[in-house]
Amino acid sequence: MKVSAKVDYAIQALVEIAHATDKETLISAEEISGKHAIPAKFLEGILTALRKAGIINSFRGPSGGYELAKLAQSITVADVIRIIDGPLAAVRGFAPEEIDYKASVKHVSDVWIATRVALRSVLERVTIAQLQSGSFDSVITRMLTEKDARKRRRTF
Amino acid sequence: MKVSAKVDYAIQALVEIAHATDKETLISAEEISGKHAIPAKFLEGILTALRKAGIINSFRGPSGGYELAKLAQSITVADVIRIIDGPLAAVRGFAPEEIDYKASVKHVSDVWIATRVALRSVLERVTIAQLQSGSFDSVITRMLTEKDARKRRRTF
DNA sequence: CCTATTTCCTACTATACATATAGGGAATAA
DNA sequence: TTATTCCCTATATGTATAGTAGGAAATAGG
Repeated sequence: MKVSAKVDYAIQALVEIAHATDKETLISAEEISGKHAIPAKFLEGILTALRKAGIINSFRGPSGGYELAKLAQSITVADVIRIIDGPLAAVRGFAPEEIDYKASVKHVSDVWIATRVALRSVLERVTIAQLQSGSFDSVITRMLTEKDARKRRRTF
Repeated sequence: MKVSAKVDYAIQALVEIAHATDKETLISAEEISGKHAIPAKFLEGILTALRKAGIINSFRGPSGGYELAKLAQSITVADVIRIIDGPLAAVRGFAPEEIDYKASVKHVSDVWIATRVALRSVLERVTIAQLQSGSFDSVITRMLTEKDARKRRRTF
């Protein structure tokens, strides 16, 4: 269950683009790349994917750059993951309900279904606008203030 | 955010071993492998990891095989994932709180923290015993009966 | 028109990880 | 003694991840 570098970079880039769009300016890939230590050419590829998906606009030439194509509050983290990495949750490359378990282990699918529900409940709820401001809704806030939310578990 | 074949196989194997242990018998790797279409030698490696972690016992020779080393209700899906694949949630290979985001995107870490909380809330709660019986607690049951729990979203 | 800037496009590489497979050694029950 | 079963090391193969390289196309400003 890991978040790829690509997705993490895409989210950071979008938050940065959102800031620029608020100021009614464009921001270049190079500026984002330099500011957040993201490999320049790697970032280019990510931004191309986001543009093709229609969530940012791009303009070439001097004073060119990127802007959001939609409102920051209408872009969720789940949208970005699906654009960049595909489905939120996959088991052996399949959707949870596509796997046919034998009778004796048939309930195993339920834990993967529940996992997907849990992921959606966070990732479809958090928007780029919330990541800009840091003001999340009550569901997320409650999660973040849970006792060990910011502590690692032992690795076994 | 994907569940590896290894983890899925490990969970199935454990549920099957739990059934055998209930009947006070051992079950061989070959029997599990055959019944659930898991590559035999691949499964062996998985079972070795589970044994080294102390959640199953093994016995060699004819009538040898595996049994649970702990109660099925004390083994969680999170335990198995951590044994087989490492940490539940990693961002670019790091724990969420290990990444230092620049000021303008500092809240990004919160969405990964919340994601980890969400994953824990399912994976540390579901046990092998529950996967055997299919009787989950109210939290999981509620998730499984949510409107679109078993439906895929469009892939964007 | 010229130039510098910036996105756009195609291709390539390097490494790690996931998913296995092969072959035989060690223990053990009958 | 033999068949069975786990145990251990090594190898293979494909895919995904993360990144690089080079240049073409658009465009703003002088």
